Amino acid sequence: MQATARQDETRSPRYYRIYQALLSEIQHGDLKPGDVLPSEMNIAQSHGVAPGTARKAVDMLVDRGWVERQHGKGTFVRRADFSHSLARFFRLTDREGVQLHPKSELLEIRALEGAAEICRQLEVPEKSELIEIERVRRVDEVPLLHEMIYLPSARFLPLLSLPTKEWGDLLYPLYEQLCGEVVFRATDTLSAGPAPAGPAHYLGQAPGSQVIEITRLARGYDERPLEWRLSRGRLDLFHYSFDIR
Amino acid sequence: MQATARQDETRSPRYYRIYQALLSEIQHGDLKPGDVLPSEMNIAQSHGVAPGTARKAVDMLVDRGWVERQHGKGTFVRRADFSHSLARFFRLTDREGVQLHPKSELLEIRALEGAAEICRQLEVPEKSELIEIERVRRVDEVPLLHEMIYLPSARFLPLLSLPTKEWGDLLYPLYEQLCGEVVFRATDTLSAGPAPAGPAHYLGQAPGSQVIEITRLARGYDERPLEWRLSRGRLDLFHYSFDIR
DNA sequence: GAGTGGTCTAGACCACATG
DNA sequence: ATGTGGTCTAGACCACTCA
Repeated sequence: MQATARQDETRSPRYYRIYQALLSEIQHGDLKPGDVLPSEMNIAQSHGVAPGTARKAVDMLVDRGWVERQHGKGTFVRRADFSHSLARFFRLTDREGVQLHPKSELLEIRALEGAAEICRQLEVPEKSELIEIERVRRVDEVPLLHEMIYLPSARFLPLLSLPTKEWGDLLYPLYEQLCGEVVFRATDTLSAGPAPAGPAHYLGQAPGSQVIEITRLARGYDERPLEWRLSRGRLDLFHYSFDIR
Repeated sequence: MQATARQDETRSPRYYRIYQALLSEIQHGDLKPGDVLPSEMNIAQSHGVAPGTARKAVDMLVDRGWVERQHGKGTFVRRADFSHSLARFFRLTDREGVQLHPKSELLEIRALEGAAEICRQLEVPEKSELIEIERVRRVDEVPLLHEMIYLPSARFLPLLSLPTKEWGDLLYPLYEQLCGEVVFRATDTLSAGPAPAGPAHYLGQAPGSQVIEITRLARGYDERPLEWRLSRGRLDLFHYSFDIR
C-alpha cells in the first residue's frame, strides 16, 4: 500500500517534516539537553507513518549532532562540550599527548555600554548594557590566553553578584546554572594582530607584538547570540590541525 | 522471512560489509573518480541482500564523501576539489564577498635528498630522493603565500621535464594528468613562526618576522602520503573561521 | 520505455537496558 | 517481561534522465 496523500502541503518528504518538527522542539526548549525523545515507534504512530520513516527523521538529527542514540535506553538531546575548545588551538599536551585544560583567573567583571560592533554581533540594540569579563588562562602558570568576554546584561545579571572566588575554569556551566542560558554552538574566527598593552602584559609579550586573535560568537539552541569574546594568545604556542575533504 | 545466516563471519552488519567492499574498490582504484557505481539493485543482487540494505551501504559512502548520487543517472565516485583550499585562510574576497583564487608563480623545481623529517611524513625511507618545488602565490600581485612542496621522486618524475611555462595555478590536476596520482584528502596544520630570508623576501616582510605557517600532508585514495608542503603567509591577511559543535 | 535513485510501507527478528 | 534502538526483508510508487 502507498500513502494516500503524498505531495500535499510542503512537497517535502515526510521524514524531513518530522525531522523539522523534532528539531523545532529542541530549539524551542520543549526538549532540553539530556531529555529523552519519544521512541521511534511513538514518533511513527503520532505522525502516522511507518517506523522506518520515523527512524530516518531521527537519523538526520543524529547525523547533525542534535541527539544521541543509546541502544536499549532511548534517544537523548545532546549537551555541548566545549571544555577543550580553546585549548585545542595550542601546542600544549602532557607526555602522553593529551590536551591540557587551562586554568582561568578572573581579572575583572563590570557592566558598561556596549561598543557598536559588539552590539551588532550580539544582535542587541546599539549602546545596550553589556557585561564585560576579563580573564587570563594559564597552563602550568604559563599564560596562554587573554580574554575579553561580552554578554547582554539583561540575560546574565546574576553573574554580577557572584563572588570572585566562586568563578571556576569554565564559564558555560555557570551561564547555565545561574542564568539558564545554554550555549549550543559557536563560531570561532582565527586571525592575528598587534596586542594592546593590557593583553600583552598578561601574555608576557611586548606591547604591539603580534598575537593570535580568536573571536567567538556563541549561540543558544534557538540560534540567538549569547556571548562574544576576543581571546588573544601567544603565537609561539599556536598550533591547529584539521582535515579537508 | 529473515536472513538464514545472521552473525556468521565478521559479526558486522551486512550493509557495513558491503560498504567496506565498495570502499576498498574505490581505494584500490578499481573504481576511479568519475566512475559510476553499480546500481543499488545490482549491488543488492550481487551481495544477496534486499535493496534497502544495499542502499544503506551506499548512504554511508555518500555521508563520508566518497561518492555522489545523481538522481536518474547513477552514483559516481567523487573527485576532490581543493581549488579554494589554501586561499580560505586569508581575508581576500572580491566586492561580493567571493573568495579569490591566487595565481601561482613557479620559482624553482629540483630533485634532492630528502630531509629526515619530510621523509618520515611522506612515509618513504630516509634520504630518499624528493622533488622540491618552490612557488609564490599572489592575488592581484599581492604576495599571499610562499610554498615549499615535497614529493617522492619515484612517483612524480614526469614533473621534472615539464617546461616552466606549462605550470598552471593548480598542482593537483597536474599530478593526476602527468603522474596518475590523485589527491583525495589532506590534513592542514596551522602554526606561526619566523620567516627565513627567502620566504620573507617574497612576502615583502623583514627576515625573521612572524608569519603564518600552514603545513599540509596530502594523501591519495589509498591513504598513502603523496605530498608534503610548507606554506608561509602574511599574518596581516590571515583569517579563518569555522563552527564548533 | 527502461533504468536510476528517492520515498515509503508493514512487517520481522536481534541486541541491549531496566525493572 | 517489556520497551528501546539496530538490522533486514520484499515489496510499492514517484521523480528524474536518456535513448
